[in-house]
Amino acid sequence: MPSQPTIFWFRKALRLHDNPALLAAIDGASKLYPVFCLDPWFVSSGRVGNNRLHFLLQSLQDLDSSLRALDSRLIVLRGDPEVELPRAIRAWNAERLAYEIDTEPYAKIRDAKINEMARERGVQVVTRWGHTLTDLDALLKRHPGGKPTTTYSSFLNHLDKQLKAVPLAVLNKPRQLPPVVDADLAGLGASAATSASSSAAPASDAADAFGVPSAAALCLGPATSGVILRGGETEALARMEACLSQQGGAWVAAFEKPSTSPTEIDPFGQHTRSTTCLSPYLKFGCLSARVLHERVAAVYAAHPKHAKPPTSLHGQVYWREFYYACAHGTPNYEMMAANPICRQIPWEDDPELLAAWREARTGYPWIDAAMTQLREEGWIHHLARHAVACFLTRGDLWQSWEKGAEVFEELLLDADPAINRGNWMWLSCSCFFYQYFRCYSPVAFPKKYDKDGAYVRKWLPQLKDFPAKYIYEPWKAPIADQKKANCIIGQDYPKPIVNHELVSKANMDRMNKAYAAHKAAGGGGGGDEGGGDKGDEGDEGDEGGEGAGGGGSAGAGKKRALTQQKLPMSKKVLPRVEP
DNA sequence: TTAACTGTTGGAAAC
DNA sequence: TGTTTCCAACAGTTA
Repeated sequence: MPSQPTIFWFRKALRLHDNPALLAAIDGASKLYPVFCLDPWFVSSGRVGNNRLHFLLQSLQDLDSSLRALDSRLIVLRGDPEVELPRAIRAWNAERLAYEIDTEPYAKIRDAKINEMARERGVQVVTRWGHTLTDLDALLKRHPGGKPTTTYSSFLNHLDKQLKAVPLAVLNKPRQLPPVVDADLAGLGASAATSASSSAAPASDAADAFGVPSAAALCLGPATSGVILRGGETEALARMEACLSQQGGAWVAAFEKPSTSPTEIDPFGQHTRSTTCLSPYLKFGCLSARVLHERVAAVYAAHPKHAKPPTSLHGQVYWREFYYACAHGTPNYEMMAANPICRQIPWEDDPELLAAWREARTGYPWIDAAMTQLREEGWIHHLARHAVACFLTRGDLWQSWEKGAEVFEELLLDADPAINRGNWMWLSCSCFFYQYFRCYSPVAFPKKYDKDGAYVRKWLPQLKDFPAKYIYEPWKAPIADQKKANCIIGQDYPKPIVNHELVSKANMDRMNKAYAAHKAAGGGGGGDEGGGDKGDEGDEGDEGGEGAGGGGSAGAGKKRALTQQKLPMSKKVLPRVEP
């Protein structure tokens, strides 16, 4: 193979281990330029919250260090890839561009444009799969009609066949890379650096113009104090090892997702960990999902009585693959309208209710505590995600799952559209799961895990002295108890914005009607009638401000609660619409 | 074609 | 403290 100047474009896969695209780039490269584009679409759009941007910068720092240990370095280009990559190609006379395939909707459009740009310049584009266990195109070809399935068990059959045909093969990290020298950077000139998205960036010397910027240089606010997950491949591998070695592997072997606790006080701790907390590392590709799968398989081999999918740790990796395949093969997956797998449900659009949910002032301590942890730490347990998602959508507030998904995508460290949107559809009974009569209670559910409310007391300190009896429904506490706890409901903590017992029943009626309408319309595709005529074009692997409830919202909340309560209650009085 | 089966993680009551 | 049963009844897959 001829030796060619090659650009390797890091996007996800912020790692050296098990990186097929990187190894393909190195193979046959006379020079190798490892670049990362700080794309303003992500960085200065408000789409990505502070905590995740900090996590990204930490991951880039770690990657840069690892590359420097191999005589290379990371070259950070600040700007739109469609501008920066052609500039770099010209400056370096690059003949090849290599990157890992990314199936997110934005990435697909971006990469199609980049591929076209490269074609026009005669630059060879080299791509590899690596973010998922499998080549998703090949996996989808094994599905009947090439269409994604929406059931996990059926998906596992297809995945099993694909893995038998193409067994997982984890790759070693490169031993050496062609060096990057200062002259290479000089060739890029100052133009790229001055196109930095942040005009307020402090002056930096020439050597640093392509370095990983500090948070200050990007005008990022500080990470919220509670954030203790540090980004990067090094940390990812250390955390994975810590999980694997816990109890000599017995912990991994016995792991069953539904029995982990959403009210863990120290979820990131070494010995109290209820889940792996590896999801942010998988999201950015600091950790290879295939390596995680292989290492867990080795533990299973030594523990014959290990857990099985869907609840096992392997099961979690397969859920990730499931959502990725579904997202990759479904048009408009990330939205309701024109999404063929998504039930069309007439959600209401009430900014007040959405804001109360987002800002942790629903008056339900379990919900508000979880939303506070989400904002503070950028992570909440999978079951806490279920609870707040159900509450926002079909359970209580009847707001669109898309609105909730946007909030998660801003705040979660592990925000991943395929998984996040899939789980939102699941919880809102829009796809994958349809038993809408099973509804999370914001009172009963947390009691199963945390009878005394330690989790609520941590995240909502104004409730810390409340009696355990009322910790999940403080409005029921006698005023004497409220005074004793120094927390008057309606002043120091909001009254509930809705009556769960009433609205959840009313909402089941609404779901019943929406499902009946779906059936009457022919059952199959969503989006055939409603809304968007425009249309083409998409989170858990847990393993994916205002903080607590200010006052002043009680009045509006009460008014809202009354209007909600006027909805028809009993499905018995509502005739079912049969086809 | 129809019917049975299955579905990662509900709640409340009964034991 | 933990397991079983009912509640009222969904859709996608499979036999």
